Amino acid sequence: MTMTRKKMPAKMRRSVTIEAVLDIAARQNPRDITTAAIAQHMNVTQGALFRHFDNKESLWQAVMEWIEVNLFKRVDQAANEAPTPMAALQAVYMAHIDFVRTHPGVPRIMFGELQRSENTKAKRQAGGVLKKYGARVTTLIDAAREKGEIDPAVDTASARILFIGSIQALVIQSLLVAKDIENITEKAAGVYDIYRRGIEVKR
Amino acid sequence: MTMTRKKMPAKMRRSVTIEAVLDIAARQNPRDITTAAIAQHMNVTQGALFRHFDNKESLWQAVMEWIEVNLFKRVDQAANEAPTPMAALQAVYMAHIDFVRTHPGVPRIMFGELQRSENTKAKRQAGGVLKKYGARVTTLIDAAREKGEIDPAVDTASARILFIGSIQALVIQSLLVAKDIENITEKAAGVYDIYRRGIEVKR
DNA sequence: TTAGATAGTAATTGATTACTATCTTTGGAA
DNA sequence: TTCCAAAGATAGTAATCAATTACTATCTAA
Repeated sequence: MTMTRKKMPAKMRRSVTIEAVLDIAARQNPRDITTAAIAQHMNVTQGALFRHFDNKESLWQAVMEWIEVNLFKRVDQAANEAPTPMAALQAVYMAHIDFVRTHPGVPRIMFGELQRSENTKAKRQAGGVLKKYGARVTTLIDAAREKGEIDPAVDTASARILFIGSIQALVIQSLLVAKDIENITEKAAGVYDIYRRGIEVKR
Repeated sequence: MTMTRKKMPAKMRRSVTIEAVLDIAARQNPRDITTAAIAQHMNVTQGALFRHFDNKESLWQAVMEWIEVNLFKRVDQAANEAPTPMAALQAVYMAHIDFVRTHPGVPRIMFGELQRSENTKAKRQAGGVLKKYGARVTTLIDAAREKGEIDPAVDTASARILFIGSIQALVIQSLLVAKDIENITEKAAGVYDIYRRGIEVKR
């Protein structure tokens, strides 16, 4: 039984709040998550949240930071452990899919932020994460190309865009069929297979 | 010069309203569009909207209907004019991209609806459009497979998922770099090229 | 010509939301 | 054990939004 103490040190409360947001975002449109809903989810009154965050926007910034740190932790580890660039690319893909499976709210939050019209810091952070991610992918693609693993005819930018799209494809599928998020890993293999065939040098 | 009459027949006003929503959605998060903003955009007071729609939800339903009708009009025509299933697949892809380019609000509306937690009719409509679209793609893939244009090793479901994802990939890219929506057609060709390489039979 | 129908206006309402001011409790250091 | 700063509770406020209402302008058909 997890002991949910009534009072918590500020640092712990902040991370619990971020987890609450991620948790709720798995089932609800991130933009519709109210401070009241977050507070209720963690057994605290709504006003208490503002002891730890200046405002809602700064809470979203904290969430985006969490995403950036934890996504790249997983993804970079996967890339580093792979023997070849091509293997790294696939490892990154599967690590990302697994990250999304365990944190279904993350892609919804990312996409929701990118949709926003207001140029908030959280939105810029989301864009920054995606660009940084794209740079990682580009590096791997270029390395694989030099090793002769990728067909020279393949455009790097297109390959990068489709890589991200192939992840997003599975996310959309899981939005359509709710419980597909659990089976996302199996589907991912099939989808990545097509992607790999699309970029690799013909044998 | 478009004559914006003060009084309009109800039918015209309804379609003008839908256009206004599509227009605003190109620049703003669909869920954040207020009835006041819609009304202002079409030079009418906020209350006037409710002369033509029971409520905001029914306006969204009308928008979804517009999307369904107009998307499939373009897509089906493209498919029918193509000589082979494989050519049809590419034609559908390019038609879809062109539809998105001329109506940038559409993908935002679609995925905004799919993100919603409330099981509204508009959300079900969005899911219906995507499923119907997927069925079209599946039919073409199966036909291409029978003609020996697609590698038998390729999983149909995966190919369908990635097809939709490859479109979504370009949409995300345009969210990231705002004015990329204009160049989406050029990028589309490169992305589709990889997709085609991924599914077609090796020569 | 005029009466009914249709479309639009202006003002208001109740609900919801992020945020805040003030009071209360708790837990750990001295 | 005592004390006090940090964490939370309580009870608000101002702003925003969809929706409604009473009223007016305009079109159309008999």
